[in-house]
Amino acid sequence: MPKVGMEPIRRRQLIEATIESINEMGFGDTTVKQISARAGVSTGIIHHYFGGKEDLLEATMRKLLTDLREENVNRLSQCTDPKERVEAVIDANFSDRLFDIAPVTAWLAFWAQVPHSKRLRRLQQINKSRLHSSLRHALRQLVSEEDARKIAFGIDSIMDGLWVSCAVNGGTPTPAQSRELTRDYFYTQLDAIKRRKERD
Amino acid sequence: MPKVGMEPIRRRQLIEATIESINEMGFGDTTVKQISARAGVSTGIIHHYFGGKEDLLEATMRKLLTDLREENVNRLSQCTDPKERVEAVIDANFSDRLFDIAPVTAWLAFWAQVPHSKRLRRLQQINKSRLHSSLRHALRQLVSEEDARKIAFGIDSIMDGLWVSCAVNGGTPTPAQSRELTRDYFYTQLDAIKRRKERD
Amino acid sequence: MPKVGMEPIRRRQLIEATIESINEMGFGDTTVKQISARAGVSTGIIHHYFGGKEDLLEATMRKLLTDLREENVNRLSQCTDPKERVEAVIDANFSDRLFDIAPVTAWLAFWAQVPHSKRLRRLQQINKSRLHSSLRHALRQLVSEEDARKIAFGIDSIMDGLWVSCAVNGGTPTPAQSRELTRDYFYTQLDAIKRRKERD
Amino acid sequence: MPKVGMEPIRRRQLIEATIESINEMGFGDTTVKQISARAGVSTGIIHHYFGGKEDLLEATMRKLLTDLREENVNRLSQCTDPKERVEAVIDANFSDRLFDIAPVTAWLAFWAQVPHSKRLRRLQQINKSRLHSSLRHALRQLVSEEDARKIAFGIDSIMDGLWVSCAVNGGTPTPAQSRELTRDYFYTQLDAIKRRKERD
DNA sequence: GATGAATGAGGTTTCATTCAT
DNA sequence: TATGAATGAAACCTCATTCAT
Repeated sequence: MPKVGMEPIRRRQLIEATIESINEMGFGDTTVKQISARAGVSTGIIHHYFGGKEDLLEATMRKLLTDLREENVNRLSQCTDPKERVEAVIDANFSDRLFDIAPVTAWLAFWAQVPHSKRLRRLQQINKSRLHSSLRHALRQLVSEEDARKIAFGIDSIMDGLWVSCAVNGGTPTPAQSRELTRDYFYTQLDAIKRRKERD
Repeated sequence: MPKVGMEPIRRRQLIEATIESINEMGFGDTTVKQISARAGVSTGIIHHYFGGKEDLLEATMRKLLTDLREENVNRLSQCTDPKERVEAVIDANFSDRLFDIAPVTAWLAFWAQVPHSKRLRRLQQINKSRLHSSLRHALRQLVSEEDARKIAFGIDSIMDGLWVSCAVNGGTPTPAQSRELTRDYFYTQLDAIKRRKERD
Repeated sequence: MPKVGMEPIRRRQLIEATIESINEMGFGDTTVKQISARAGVSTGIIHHYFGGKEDLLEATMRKLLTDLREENVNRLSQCTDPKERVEAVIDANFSDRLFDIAPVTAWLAFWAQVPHSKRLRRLQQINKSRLHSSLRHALRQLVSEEDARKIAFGIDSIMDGLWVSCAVNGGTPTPAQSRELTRDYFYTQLDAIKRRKERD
Repeated sequence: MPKVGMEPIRRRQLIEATIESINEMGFGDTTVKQISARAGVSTGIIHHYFGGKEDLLEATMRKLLTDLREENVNRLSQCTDPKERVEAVIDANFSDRLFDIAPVTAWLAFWAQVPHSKRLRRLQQINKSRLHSSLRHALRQLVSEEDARKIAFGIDSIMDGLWVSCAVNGGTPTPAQSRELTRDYFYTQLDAIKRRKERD
């Protein structure tokens, strides 16, 4: 039943179906048939709207990335205090919407493709550099450039590790636990630096 | 030319070829043909020695796991001091041999399969619980049960995150940087706990 | 914006686009999408005006045939002398308009389909019998029935061969060279028959 | 049932099946399935032995070309007289084995692809230049360079035209009629040139 | 023990055609 | 009249697996 203005709707449907499929079936068993059946459309439509499977996968990763970016931007726009801003980034990465088994499992699948796909690598790099930049910018108001870089990298690593854990252990740890562990890292580091400075 | 006693040789060859292929081609493009060509044998040999592709993949993940286990056991056997033992675990996970782009990329690929393969999930869980057990055991001699659990989880998460980074960023950070960041986390946490205790 | 009286315009557009596409893309890559894009209309329009792809292809071959027919009729209407009439047929088949790479390539494509399409075969046969009839009729005034048939067949064969050459060699030989070779065949044959008759 | 040394057998089988399929089904309906069914093998085998459909098609055209070449070489090796050599070429092109509806229909199909395939074009050009060279070489011993070129081109064109006719008209004319018409062209031209020379 | 020819299911993609708008 | 979204059959191709040698 052909209609007009279906493009954005269909694209969203298909991307959602792709995330679901990667989560439930795995990246390797995510076929065009799987995706289209899940979206309730024919296989041909994927090529109509995306050109091919690879383009759909790229669009899917882009969607995950955009969601993450939005979550960060929204939360950052509501605070100016540096500590609050670092917390905002942490909260964004472990928001209930994003830190859910389906998107996180999809993330892990894409990470595993990154070493073998130029396009996915580019997306991943853009994401990484944005995240680091947000963190370093806020941290720079609290500590030295060098320390800011180190803490940003630490926060980032711990968050990546928790995402892996979420996917691999089927939803463990919870968003709250994850936020807590990361925040703890952040404040412990801050404290340690402060004390070190006092000693000098 | 048929030979006797080829089994362990062939199995090792094929597992090595599988890791190479996953690293260079990606998990999805790692076919039986790829692997056998790389090992310089026919495709049929894989079924002869492993029963099928899935069994070879499982054996390959088991190999990665065994290597990691060996590295840990070797280093742990040389020290008794709790702090040294925690450092030993960290050093094992970032040893130059294991924290290399090829095995780490293969690891990431397996992680991405874990949610969809019972057999791989079992291996992963065994590995995780061993690692946690080693860390908690050592930490328990330094801090409370609760803190030990937290720090063990923190160290594990940060290590996972660094492995992801290594695979995704093509070898960044270096083993030394990774060890440093993890050790720093460990000692900062220890310090924070000590000071908290003093305050009480 | 719907218009009235568009039928003949659209039909001509689509037929032209089909010839262009066959010439540039080949028969196999001449898809409904190709054709409609070239004509600047939607794909649906083809079924609206032609019923289907096959009907469009038949109409296209019919167009090529009609052009050839017109060229012949026009030139034949301007002469009554038998030799001139044979030359008129030759000139028609190698007129600059028809003996051009685009229509000739399309012709060759249709020839290749003729053995497998009843409808195209019918068109081809009509064309052939008209051509033979024109030639034999004129030749009959110059030579015996048997010789007329032979020369007509010879002229026809040589013309077909030159059309193949034009398509296959990308426009070689030129119309002038082709006319020359065919005329030469005609007059040489005529001469030979005359001398043979004189000898008897 | 795997065997050794099957390659040449399978390749021949598949090429034969391709020619049959083009003849019976047409180029467009000659699918991998068609061909493999006709050869009594699975579809996969085509990719095993030829890499892909296109390579099989190229190999098929090459086969047609090789057969033609062989026929020419065999006949030419048995005569030295220039006239006999020209006749040998004509006889080769209209031998009962080659001037048969199946290979000729396949030839026509390939001709139609030549304008759109670099690889087929190359094969076609090699074939053409060999044929011309054979003819011109023999003719050069009978007439001037210029006349040799013209007659060679004429013989070639008339032969091409007769091949088209054979495919398009389902086997008409017969090999004998075709040889006769071409030989007649040859000797009539020779005669005409001789008389022209005498007149001067 | 080892090979690689052979299979056939299943993957992605293309395409003529239909139809609501 | 005209569009282009949507379908689904069928095309080419890949690949794990089997098995005669």
